[in-house]
Amino acid sequence: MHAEARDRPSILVIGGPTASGKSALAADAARRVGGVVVNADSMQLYRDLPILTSWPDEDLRARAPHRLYGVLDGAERCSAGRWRALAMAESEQVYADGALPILVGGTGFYLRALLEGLAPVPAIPEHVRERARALLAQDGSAALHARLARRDPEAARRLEPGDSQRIMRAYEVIEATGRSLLSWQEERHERYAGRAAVLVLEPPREALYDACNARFDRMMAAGALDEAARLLARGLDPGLPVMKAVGLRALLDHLAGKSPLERAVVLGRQATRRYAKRQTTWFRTQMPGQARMPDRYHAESKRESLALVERLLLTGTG
RNA sequence: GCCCAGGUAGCUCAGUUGGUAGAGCAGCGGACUGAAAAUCCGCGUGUCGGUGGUUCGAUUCCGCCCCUGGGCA
Repeated sequence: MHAEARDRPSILVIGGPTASGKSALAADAARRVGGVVVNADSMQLYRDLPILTSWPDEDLRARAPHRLYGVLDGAERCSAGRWRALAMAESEQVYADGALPILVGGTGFYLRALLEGLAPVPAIPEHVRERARALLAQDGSAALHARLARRDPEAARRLEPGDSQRIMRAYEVIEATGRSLLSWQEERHERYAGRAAVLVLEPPREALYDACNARFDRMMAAGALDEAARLLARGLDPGLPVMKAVGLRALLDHLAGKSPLERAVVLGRQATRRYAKRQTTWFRTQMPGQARMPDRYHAESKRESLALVERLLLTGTG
């Protein structure tokens, strides 16, 4: 039985932890089915750290067109909402051109925002965000939590006093809109309108960690330290998202003379492993019910993974 | 060979005036609604080097042995 074309997925989403081989799978799948790879990674959006944020290499880029890599300057701040808008626009254009948008990246939060939508909170004015940041810097997270508790007790109750980032968000929302973030979240989210095929890579832990270590070593060999030094020279606000790239802290500390290079490498590998663990948990618990590939994408699993992708595209399910 | 100081969690160490032990780091698990490569939360059984002895009871006191530093020869 043939599925009608209109029932087939209009996008393919590929998620999974760092070093799971997502980028290679996306490029190969794109070449096979006539797709365009669209970045869904919060760090690969910035142009400052192509090595340290592991952009697809030339070989991968030669296999299919790639979009949304390095489109923002490190001085900018992206957000799930902003990425969603960018990714939707790209996907629509790709689809209109008769190709399949393949969204790939490790930022599960972005992927979920695209698929499930976000609460329709209006954009928060910059001066409100500025003030929240200043309050946090000045008084600390617990104090901001206490302040939030006065304005929005219910939201505060759900947050740990140390959870600075979420506390700030809740505070900004109540300040700017006069309404609790919780109340906004009850509103209807704008879900992805079309049909999406979703595949999550779930490699076994040991193989994943080996790949993480190898990945960081590869970055070092490719000149990650120089790249970090160039970013440092820009003198950007250390609170900017790009300054939080995995492994960057270790390299900057080394450049500042705080630790020997070997130590920086150990810490960089460790940061990569911890990140991969967080992602694994996220994809398992926050994006349930999707097709799973219990392996990295590599030479031995290539055939099986691509077959899985084709099945997904035909039927919409794994 | 002799003297001294140590051997306690994966690592660095604390501690128990005798009642079978706890910090930091590492590691592990989890949360996640616009900074998400972010931000948080939780988790500590380990022959207290081995073996005899004293004791109701020894990781703690005593003897011997082993190991690691340092010193003297």
